[in-house]
Amino acid sequence: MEHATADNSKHRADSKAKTTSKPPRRRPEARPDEILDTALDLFLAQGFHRTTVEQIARGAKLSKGAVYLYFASKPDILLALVRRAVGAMAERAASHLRQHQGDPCLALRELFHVLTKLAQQDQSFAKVPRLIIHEAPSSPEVAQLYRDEVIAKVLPALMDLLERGMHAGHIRRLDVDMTARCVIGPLMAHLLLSEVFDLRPQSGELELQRLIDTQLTILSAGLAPRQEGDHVSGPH
Amino acid sequence: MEHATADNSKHRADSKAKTTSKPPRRRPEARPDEILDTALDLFLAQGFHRTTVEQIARGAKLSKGAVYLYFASKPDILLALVRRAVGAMAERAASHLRQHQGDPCLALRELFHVLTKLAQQDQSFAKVPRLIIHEAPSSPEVAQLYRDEVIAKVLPALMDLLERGMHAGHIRRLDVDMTARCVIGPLMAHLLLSEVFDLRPQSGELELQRLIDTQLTILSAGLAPRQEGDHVSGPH
DNA sequence: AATATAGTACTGACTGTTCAGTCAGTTCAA
DNA sequence: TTGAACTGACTGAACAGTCAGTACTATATT
Repeated sequence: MEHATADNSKHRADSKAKTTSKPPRRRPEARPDEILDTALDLFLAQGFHRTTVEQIARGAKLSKGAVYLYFASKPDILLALVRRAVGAMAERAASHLRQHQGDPCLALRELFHVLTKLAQQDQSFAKVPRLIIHEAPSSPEVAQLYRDEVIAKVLPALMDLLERGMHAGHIRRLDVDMTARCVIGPLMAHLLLSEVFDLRPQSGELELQRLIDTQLTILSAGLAPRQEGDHVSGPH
Repeated sequence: MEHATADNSKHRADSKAKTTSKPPRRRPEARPDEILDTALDLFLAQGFHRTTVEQIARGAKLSKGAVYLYFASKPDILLALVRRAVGAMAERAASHLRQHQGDPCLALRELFHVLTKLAQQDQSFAKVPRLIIHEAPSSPEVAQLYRDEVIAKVLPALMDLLERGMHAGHIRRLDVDMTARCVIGPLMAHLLLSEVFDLRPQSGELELQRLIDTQLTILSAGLAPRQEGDHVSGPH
């Protein structure tokens, strides 16, 4: 967010800065990010539809017209926002899953661990999933972007991991597609319940950590190769 | 959707229907449901924001003004829609969970079974969760309504079921709050992935059935009281 | 050093459109 | 002849997107 800036105002800059207390010129290259940062907060607070371009402009200390120098339309801002946050992250998660050898549960534990760390450190990193879950359902473009940039990369990697785990006998044979959905389901549901329906678990702190622990406990045992008389379910 | 109707057109009704082939008068009592049915389909096809009251009126063979004889505002239509579909159903599911004795996994299996049956039979029953997942995230009122009418009834019942199951030794002791989220998570995620992100599992048919089978298999083993060397996870 | 020229960054009043909601008036059965 | 059901043209407000014009800086010219 903070670029290292080459001061291109030459020798005149400091002389003037001393005499008049003129504030240093704002750097135009930073404008797009400033607009996006403001928009992210507004979209989260009020939703995309209830946020006007005028508000975004004011938040970024600009006039409405200036916003259109950097973005073609209001939906374009939303898309740029998702694009900025999403690309590299998904690639990293997918390759992490893909490279892992051995018990899939361990790979999942590591991945979850990294993600929660990131969410705690970087404020704006945690905001993006919230934005997506709020806007994707009513905005096909956002949904498609997120699907193509994130889910289409991570989900196959996860399924591949599970498939290999089944093949190597680390976990029991099950419908891979559905197992993947069972693995990520609780995280999604947690997000949905917390964000959309404002239903947080009773004891406040460490929600995410506790969810992940519980889920991993269930999965470790639930996915373990069958040992004795576990009643398994055929269709019907 | 079809009300049993007391025919209040008295004795003249049939005589007229015989002589003139005048189409039977449309019953005004049916108007609200007709409007809601039309609105449901339009909201699902285009989303709430992109649907105009004019379109709803036309679909229900009415003028725009007439819609406002039955509903106070456009958001009011959305709320009435959710309210109509949601009330009784949640109550039934919750009491089913509450009354069950014995292994919670069996209760879940029965519940899932009933729900899939219903979803297959009644078209409009299946539409409502889709509507809610699309509109709740951008409409606080819908989210609140759904939370109060459905989640606030079902989730505690589920947690209670799990609590009793843990107490009786049918399932292992875990964080009840989070276990509940792990139980319903896969269903929610499935809905989100299918509906919002348009990601359906590769082999088309019986998705829901296969998801539920997989999830129940994982849960049966995953929630079973620990038997031997299952590596359990403490925090960190 | 003073003045012209070019060009970028930005402003904010304005336009056009969309649409929720209204209401004076119409239709028609009873 | 009453009144419930309904019509559809209209109003007002909100807002995305535009554009003629301003401000300010950097470089070129005299």
